[in-house]
Amino acid sequence: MVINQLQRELKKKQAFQSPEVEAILNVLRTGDQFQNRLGRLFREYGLTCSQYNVLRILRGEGKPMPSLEIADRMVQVVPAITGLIDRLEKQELVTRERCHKDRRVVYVTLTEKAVSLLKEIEKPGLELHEHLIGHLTRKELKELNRLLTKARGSVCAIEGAE
Amino acid sequence: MVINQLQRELKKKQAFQSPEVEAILNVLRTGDQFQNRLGRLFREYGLTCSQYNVLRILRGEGKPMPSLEIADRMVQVVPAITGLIDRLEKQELVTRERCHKDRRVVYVTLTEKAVSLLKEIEKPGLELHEHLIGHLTRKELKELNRLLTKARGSVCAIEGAE
DNA sequence: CGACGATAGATTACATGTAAACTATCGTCG
DNA sequence: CGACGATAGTTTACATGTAATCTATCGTCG
Repeated sequence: MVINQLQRELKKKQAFQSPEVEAILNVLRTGDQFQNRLGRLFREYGLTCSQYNVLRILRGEGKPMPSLEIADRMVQVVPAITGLIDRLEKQELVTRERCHKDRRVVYVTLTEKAVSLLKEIEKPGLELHEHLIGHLTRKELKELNRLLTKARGSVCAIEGAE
Repeated sequence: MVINQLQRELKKKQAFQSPEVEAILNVLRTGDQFQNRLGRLFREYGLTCSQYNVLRILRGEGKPMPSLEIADRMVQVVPAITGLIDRLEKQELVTRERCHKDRRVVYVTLTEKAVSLLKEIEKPGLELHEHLIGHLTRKELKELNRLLTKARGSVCAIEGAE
């Protein structure tokens, strides 16, 4: 059995317990490294990955959204969303407004400042994404997307949602 | 342009900015979901993902290791390792001992309790990994590993340069 | 109308990641 | 020996994730 790259990176002496374990560790490690690298870019603009994610979701929707609707579209679950939006509000990147019809709902809106910030990040962001994974061919990217989507199928089956 | 699965999951209305962005989001999302699911299993045994990771590294090495050597083999970086090991020590899963020769170094050792705990987790752990990704064929797993390793290449290239 | 379950968020408690600054040692070199 | 840079950990500060619990509203049904 040849020592592969992942084993080398983890300085692991034994083989992985199973090909499944290896693949999952590989996904986790790759995800973490991408996240770290992206996080470093966003930090230059005073944002964290999650904060950027919230702003991106709001821009994509193009209109105010309830907090939980935003949370729904992120990887993480509910409770963190309050604090996340608190900090974005403090940075004057979003505003909150309670819905008149249903006073339980809080609408979150992008500010002009956030729109410009997003525009500023767009180009370096695209470039970084390209730098990170652009050395894969179109065909490889497509296959990677297919395999990951298929892999995630099992989680969805458990969760029901997400 | 057909709406794909990832777009559906994120309830995204527009297409992704580029195939590269899509692939990276796909990696991040898949990694997070796996981590969440694994975290839930470990929590049943009183552990978090990172804590389990530390124990697994120690078991793999088979002998006491310096803190930073452990940190090196994990996804995350240095500072968190102290707190992580603090909590493992409090749970009596590891012990710390300062090296006599080089008093800067702290050796971390697995306890018997940790060894049994790991043994207890092994079977359900393997089953979960299999459940999560076992529906991919061997060939698909192999290709996924190849693509992820190739994708990660760019990150290493950046890191090394900086 | 008024109780009750469901829904939208907020709050709290704790473990984790990330960065930056600090402490204790070690090695080395003059 | 003694200063100095490098190394191993620790500490601190803050943003995140995760779970559990709480509060304010809503809708509905008797």
